[in-house]
Amino acid sequence: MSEKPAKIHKPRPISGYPEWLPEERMVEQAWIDQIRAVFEAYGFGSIETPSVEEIEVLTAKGGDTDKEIYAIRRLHDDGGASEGRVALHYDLTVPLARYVAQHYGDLTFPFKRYQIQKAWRGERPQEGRFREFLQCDIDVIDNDELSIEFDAEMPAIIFEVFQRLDIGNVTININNRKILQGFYSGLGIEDVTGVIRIVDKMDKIGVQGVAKQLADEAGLSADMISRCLSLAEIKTPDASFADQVQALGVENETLSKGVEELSFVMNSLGHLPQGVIFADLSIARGFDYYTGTVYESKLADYPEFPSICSGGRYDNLVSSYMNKRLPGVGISFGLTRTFAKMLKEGKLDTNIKSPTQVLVVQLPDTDRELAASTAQALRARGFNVEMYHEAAKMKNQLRYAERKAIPYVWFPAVDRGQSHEVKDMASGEQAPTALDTWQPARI
RNA sequence: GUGGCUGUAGCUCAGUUGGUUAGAGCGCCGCACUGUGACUGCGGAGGCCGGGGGUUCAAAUCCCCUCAGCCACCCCA
Repeated sequence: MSEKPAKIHKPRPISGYPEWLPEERMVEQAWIDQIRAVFEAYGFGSIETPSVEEIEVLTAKGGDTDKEIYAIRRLHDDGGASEGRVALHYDLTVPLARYVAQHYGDLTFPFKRYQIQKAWRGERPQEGRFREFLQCDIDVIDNDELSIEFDAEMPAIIFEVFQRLDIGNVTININNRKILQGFYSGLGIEDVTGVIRIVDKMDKIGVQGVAKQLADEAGLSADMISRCLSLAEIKTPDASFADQVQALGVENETLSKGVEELSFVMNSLGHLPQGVIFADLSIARGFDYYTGTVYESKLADYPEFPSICSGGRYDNLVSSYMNKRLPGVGISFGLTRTFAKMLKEGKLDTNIKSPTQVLVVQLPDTDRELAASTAQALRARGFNVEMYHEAAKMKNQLRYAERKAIPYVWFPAVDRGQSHEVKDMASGEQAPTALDTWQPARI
């Protein structure tokens, strides 16, 4: 009777493009709600930019991110000028820069915005690395000068997010690119970014490995290496790093400026709990366009796991799109990366399989209107309610509720004068109740 | 993009020195049970053995290619 389809295309997971079960997605949405609430509590407003940008916009900053950008074209490319003109955005900072340049006249500065959207990168996926992932960004942009206050506010906001998400202990490490820039310049090192890249691997390949690469790849002298490592090993929970930098005896104007800025940030964060915030002069993560403060956050329980939240200050990002100086500072929480890790480690409660709080059953030999009107009355009281879709065996209706972890099952009153009954699925207890007064113990 | 490892039911995996019609557990559907779930019993559906080619009387098994996934590098949320 039923013919077999000619060909079955077996679905396979596409590496790097995660998707969640309903019970997992419910937790993810709760995360998004929490994050949004924190961002708005600090006065950040939401914007959403298109998934695509012009390729020229995405690559205006240069760098070698080009090869990880996904270009968009139609399957049947007609070769017209409009084809291949746009690509999926790689992060949310570049779209923000373009957005500010485009809407400059309509924005009030300092412009504070948050953006919770997907980003796409053509990397080889592995644990903690996806090709499509959700980022939660906050940035502040101002005209000409941007107050250092904002550099200090970012970690405080992010810490609040971490607390609300209940993802275990987290450390937020802070550095300032000016310290690295100034220190290395003061030592007479020319390839500053090259050295930064190597030193940044400290936690991965260790002191020995960094020393070796500095000698082999950057061609530094033993004395230079020793001083670079001394700087990189500085890590303090407060502003005391400054004295340690001083003791290394390198004089440089940029270095002094960096120390001053980082000191301000550290002193401003003194109210946060011990063991969360560190001035860590080895970290330099993130994009090349960072010019001052840089942030990196790690899950304390999983030191091997990559940074879950990083960002920094950039002095001239918008300059690629308009002839103005608009410095900014921002930070980006990698929601997908963090969420996937928590899921894998079994740290998330994914028992609830649907938003339904009450299942109204259909009793045999009764009008379905009875169940429908009962469900509607409960919805009017604000509960999430579904009516079972047929007058099936009670066993099946209850089993459905059990499998979806619906906490309550409602038995409508069949006749006038008879009472409604509600069953608590966890305890198995069933008791008479009334439509307009019922109060669940849980929910 | 470079290198290494792995592909058998929806999932986790067996499958002998190549040898009839490829198995198990879990999950799914049905029944025992036409007003009450989790346990139990019985029954059922579900496989181009990732794909293509080669060797052989014979391939899930051996060889080649390819695709996909995982891990490391690179880079980064």
